[in-house]
Amino acid sequence: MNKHEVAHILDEIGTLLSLKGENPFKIRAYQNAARAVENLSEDLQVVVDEERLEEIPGIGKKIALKITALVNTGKLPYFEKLKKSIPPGLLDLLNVPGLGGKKIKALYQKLRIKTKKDLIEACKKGRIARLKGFGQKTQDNILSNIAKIETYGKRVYWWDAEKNAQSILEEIASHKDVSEAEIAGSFRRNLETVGDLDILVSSSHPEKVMEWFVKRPWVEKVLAKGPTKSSVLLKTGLQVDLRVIPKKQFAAALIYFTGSKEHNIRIRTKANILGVTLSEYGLEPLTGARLKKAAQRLTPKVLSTEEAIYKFLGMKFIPPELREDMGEVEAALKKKIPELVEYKDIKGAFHCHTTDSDGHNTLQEMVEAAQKLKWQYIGISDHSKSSFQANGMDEKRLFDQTKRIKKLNGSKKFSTYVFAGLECDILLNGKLDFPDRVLKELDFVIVSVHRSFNLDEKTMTARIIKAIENPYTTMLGHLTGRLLLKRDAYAVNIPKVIDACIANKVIIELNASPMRLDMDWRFWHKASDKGLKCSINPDAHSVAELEYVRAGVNVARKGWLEKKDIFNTLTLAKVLAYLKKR
DNA sequence: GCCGTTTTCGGCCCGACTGTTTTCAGTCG
Repeated sequence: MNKHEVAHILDEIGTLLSLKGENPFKIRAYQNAARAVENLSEDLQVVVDEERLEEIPGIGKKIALKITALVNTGKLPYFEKLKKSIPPGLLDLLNVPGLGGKKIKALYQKLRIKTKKDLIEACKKGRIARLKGFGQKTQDNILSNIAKIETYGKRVYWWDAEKNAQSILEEIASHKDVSEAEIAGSFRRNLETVGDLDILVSSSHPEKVMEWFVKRPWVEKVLAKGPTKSSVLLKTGLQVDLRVIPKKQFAAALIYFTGSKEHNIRIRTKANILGVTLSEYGLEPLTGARLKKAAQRLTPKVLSTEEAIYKFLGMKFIPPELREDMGEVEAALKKKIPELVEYKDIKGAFHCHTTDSDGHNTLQEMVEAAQKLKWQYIGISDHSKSSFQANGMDEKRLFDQTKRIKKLNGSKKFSTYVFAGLECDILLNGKLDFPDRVLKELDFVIVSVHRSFNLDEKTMTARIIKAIENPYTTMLGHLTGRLLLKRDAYAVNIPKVIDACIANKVIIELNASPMRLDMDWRFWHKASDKGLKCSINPDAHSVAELEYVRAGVNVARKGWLEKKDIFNTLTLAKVLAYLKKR
């Protein structure tokens, strides 16, 4: 059993325990362990074999035993027994806002409610309102919340949210009663998808700002309106929450609402050790305990900026995109926060399509657009013949394109240099779509899986590694094939693929298409430490999509990557030299 | 169930909001 499956089961154990009304800390222990496993950058099997599970923070003796059983036998009697004791429909009830483990347990025990359908019926008959601990309002809310999650409650791509975000923020920031405005939440953390936009402003006239906000023309529906917090729904379906905060608490609130929740928990724990407590309102001495030294240093200045708050806690400033409790707090305490890559570091990009396969713009148009972006180079890589669906090129069309590219470079028409490449299909058996004698004529070769997604993990991993071992492979394209919000990653052992790429000097692409962002940011930190190089590739099918590189940079930052880790921050001369040696 | 600058027991982030009940439990972010 692989780590995703193990993490999923641990998480489900936590959920099932919550439906039993178990100790909340025990529930959290399972959820923490699930996260720890999911975020593991090594092969779980290896960690199990070497009996190193308990070295992972959040995994103790008991959970280590359970993980070992799952990895080695694929079974866990404890889990099976737990699952049998709870009707499957109850899990779904947790998705209803307002219902948690305790309430669901009560509904099941007193009214035998097992599914959402049972619940709706009971509400309509007024049976919920009569239950102790529930009431008329709870019953009404359950019904309206069920309707709400079915209509909205979807996540959107970060890229799409951004289209709304920047203009809304600018409009709010320009209001005369607003002194500071920032977007917080998962959007600020550059998460690949976001559920809503959290906007924070500081103002001395909160009511005025709120009145004005809910009447903006882009507001479709006002979900809630209060003196300091309002929620609205945009015409695009995106929910926007606006919070008005007093100026002196703005920085603490910004940290709090930026999250992540796990990051907040971690820094609050650190604050407690110093004898203070951190909340969205700032830092206060811990009550009850003897006033510690650190608490005596608390002054208004400590709260003036995020930097100052982190500094008080003994940490370097943590960029928002790193705030996921994936080692950033420890790094900040050691003052070892990386200098994250920026868009201005990008010198060019690979993996661009043209009308020669399934792109919407011609070779000339793509190069012209790259020149406008001041890129020193662009790598053209259209599809190979097996990708019929994408109008993949046969040998003849490929050579024709290569010839045209050489001619274009020779003409000096554009200041942007063009590399002639290919996005070559990885066939079912791991061989590439063209023989070596064809591939060796190209400047670079990206290898990608475009079909036969349903292999088991072992077969898929071996297939991809075989393609990586081809001497003409330069880069591995969209490693897992995932389409965010649409299609899951296929089964593949990512740590093994990473190791194979390092061993064969193959670069892994960070596919910057906002729908892919693959390989996932969670793997990059450890992989780059081991020596893996990343290329931020737009996978552009039109001139407009060259902009996707920005989305890739955002996620590369989230993966702790620095300029030195990114292939396409190299100058043209260095890239030429690298590809020559290939 | 995990963990240890309060170290093998007794904590575990913190506060707002809601709805119920009349002092608080449950849920949420």
